[in-house]
Amino acid sequence: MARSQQRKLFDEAKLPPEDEDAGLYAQVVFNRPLRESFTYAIPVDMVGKILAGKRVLAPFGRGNNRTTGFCVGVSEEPPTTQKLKSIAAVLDEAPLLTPSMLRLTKWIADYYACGWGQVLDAVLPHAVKQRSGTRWTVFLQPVPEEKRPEAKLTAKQQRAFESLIDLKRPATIKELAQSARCGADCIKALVTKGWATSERRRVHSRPPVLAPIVWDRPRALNPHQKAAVDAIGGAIRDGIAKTFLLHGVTGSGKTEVYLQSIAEVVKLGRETIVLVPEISLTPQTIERFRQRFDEVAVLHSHLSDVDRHWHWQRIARGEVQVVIGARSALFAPCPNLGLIVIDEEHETTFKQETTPRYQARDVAAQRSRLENVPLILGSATPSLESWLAARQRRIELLSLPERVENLPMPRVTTVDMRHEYRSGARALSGVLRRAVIETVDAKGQVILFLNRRGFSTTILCPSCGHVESCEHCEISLTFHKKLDRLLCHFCDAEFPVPSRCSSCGLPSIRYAGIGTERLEEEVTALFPNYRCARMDSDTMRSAPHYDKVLTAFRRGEIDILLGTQMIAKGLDFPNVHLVGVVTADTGRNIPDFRASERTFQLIAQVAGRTGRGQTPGRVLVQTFNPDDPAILAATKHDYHRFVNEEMPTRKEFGYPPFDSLMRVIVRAKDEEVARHASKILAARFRACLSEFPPGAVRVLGPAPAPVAKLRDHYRMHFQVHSRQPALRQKLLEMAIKDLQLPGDTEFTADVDPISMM
DNA sequence: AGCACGCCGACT
DNA sequence: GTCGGCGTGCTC
Repeated sequence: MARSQQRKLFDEAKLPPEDEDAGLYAQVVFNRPLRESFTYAIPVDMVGKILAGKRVLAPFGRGNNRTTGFCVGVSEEPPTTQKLKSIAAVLDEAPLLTPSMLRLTKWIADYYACGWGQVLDAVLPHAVKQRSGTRWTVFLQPVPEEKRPEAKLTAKQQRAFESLIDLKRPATIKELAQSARCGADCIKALVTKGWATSERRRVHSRPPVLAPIVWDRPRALNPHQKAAVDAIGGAIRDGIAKTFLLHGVTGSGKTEVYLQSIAEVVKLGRETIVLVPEISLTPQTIERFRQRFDEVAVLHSHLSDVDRHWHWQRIARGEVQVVIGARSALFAPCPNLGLIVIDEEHETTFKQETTPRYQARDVAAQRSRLENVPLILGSATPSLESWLAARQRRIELLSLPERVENLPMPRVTTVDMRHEYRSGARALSGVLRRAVIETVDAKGQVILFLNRRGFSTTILCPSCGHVESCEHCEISLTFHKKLDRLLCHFCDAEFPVPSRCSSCGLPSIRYAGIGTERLEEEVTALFPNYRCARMDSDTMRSAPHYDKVLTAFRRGEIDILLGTQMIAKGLDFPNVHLVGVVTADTGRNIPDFRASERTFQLIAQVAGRTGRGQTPGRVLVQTFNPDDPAILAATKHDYHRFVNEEMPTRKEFGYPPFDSLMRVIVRAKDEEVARHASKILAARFRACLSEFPPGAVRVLGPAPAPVAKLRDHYRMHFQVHSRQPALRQKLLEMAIKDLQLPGDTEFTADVDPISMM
């Protein structure tokens, strides 16, 4: 530290601090997997400028490299530590995080066992950190009359000064020069002569332009909807952190309940965050909100950095009434939050699969508690977690048992493919083929759903049984015909199409398993006169193309829309009279305790895409397991039946929603090293178990992960079950304290995992 | 995580 | 001697 600065610090210390925030020490966290925060001295010239929620640059580590960190607090108490370094620079003019957001991110770091700095870094959009689309601009303000100096102004300068006064707000050099028809020097002279003060501010260079809107009025509610809006409205007005589970079959008008609840929030001058799964973030969904409220900000993944930053700033200033977006929109910087809505709350995309591995539903509940606002969880097929919470009265259940306008539920029939298969290995059964013809001939539209992209999903040798798999992962490769390549859907590696078996060398290779690419080929061959479009992540590389296909489908320019997940959720087309589920069995064989839940939800969601107009809809579900309880319950639209069958199994095996789960994954390039390290780690967890009541926490495993090799790393995993999440947390902390695993291994703890792969 | 330190083997 | 390979331990 320079001597002059030391002296300044000494002089300054005698003076009382000017305001409460003028602490001399800052707590800083970094984007590292560290549990601690670090205390730094604040240089005199930065006292008052360093505030909780701003980013700082600080020397960190043995090399004292300048590292970006987040100030999470300032204090006047000197720290007990001997080592103390000083902050090098402040990076933000204003805090990027409110005290409430700091508390929320701290909770996430503790609950999901990662660094606070990692959470803070993940929660702020890149565009905000980079301040995309903003520039430093100089603003001038006139000096008040009594303080103006002696120095005389020239005629031009006088004119410029008058226009500055007329503006009655800080003005830029450029606009003053324009209005006074003079050069920039003439304006700068106002400052040098002391007639105006200048100030540098960061401003957006170009605000995005929004398309005009057609307004819509609130719709009449049925008694169930009314009861829901009343209950939610009460909690909004009282400002209480209450969670509601809005359980309504597809087409029961959940969105109208959200909209009218949000209207209550808007009346109070507060903001609402609406979370929807990324694939439901369609122009259609967005329009419904924009048609009711003046200020809606939509946070898509396709937003440019400039637009994203601009929206973020507007939200932070409280200028936005409703924020709609996928998972990360939960961290929108709303200054006066009034309500959080999570639509399709059961969707697995609300769980982030990279650090911080948070579940948006649970983080939303935490934000709701911290800010005293209600939370609405909406779904036709609620997650078992939410359902149990409602049953135990931890959250309030609101049911919408009827479809609006009393539309009937679509008729769902299973097609037993065990019988169909004898007539040749085609994607579409005779029943489904006939149904497609009947529907299109009657001027109706068809959706065909298949949850696998590509042409063939298995490339195998009929003589030796070898299945072509990825070099880097233990995953079978998918043949993509248009690309003429084999693709790994886990690591995106590409391989040439083999002319002979890579194991035994025989040239007869079988392409088995049907993907959407092959389905499209079959459909166009079967129905050459029907107009067909495919929607999956291969054909929908760009957002405009996606909108184009959906618009064409809406206009009736497409008869058959086929695709993956993308077409399963949220779409609302009244003319869809038939939905075909090409196979309901994908995912049935994966080793995941939620497999049944996924199957049930998927069929129920896809079925909801039809029967939204006057004609009753029809759904055909092709399956090799027509007696599967989840499939049977879904065909009967019977959520309760599904729950009553699934809950006892979960309870018996100690799975969620009864036990809270943590999955620990150990990775290494060498298979033996991974196996060994996972054993050591699991043993450490078990060694700590004596500290807990017997049976309160259980450790299961280790075993190879279902995807045993991924991106050249062998993977082992084990599970920690507990009725009380706090105990599981404690165990993790104890087990990884002073942990030393072989250098070439890595491990991750996934709290409340959603994928067991 | 990221990075400096240090302790080994292979080289001018 | 010293360059650099990677394990290992710490970060206010």
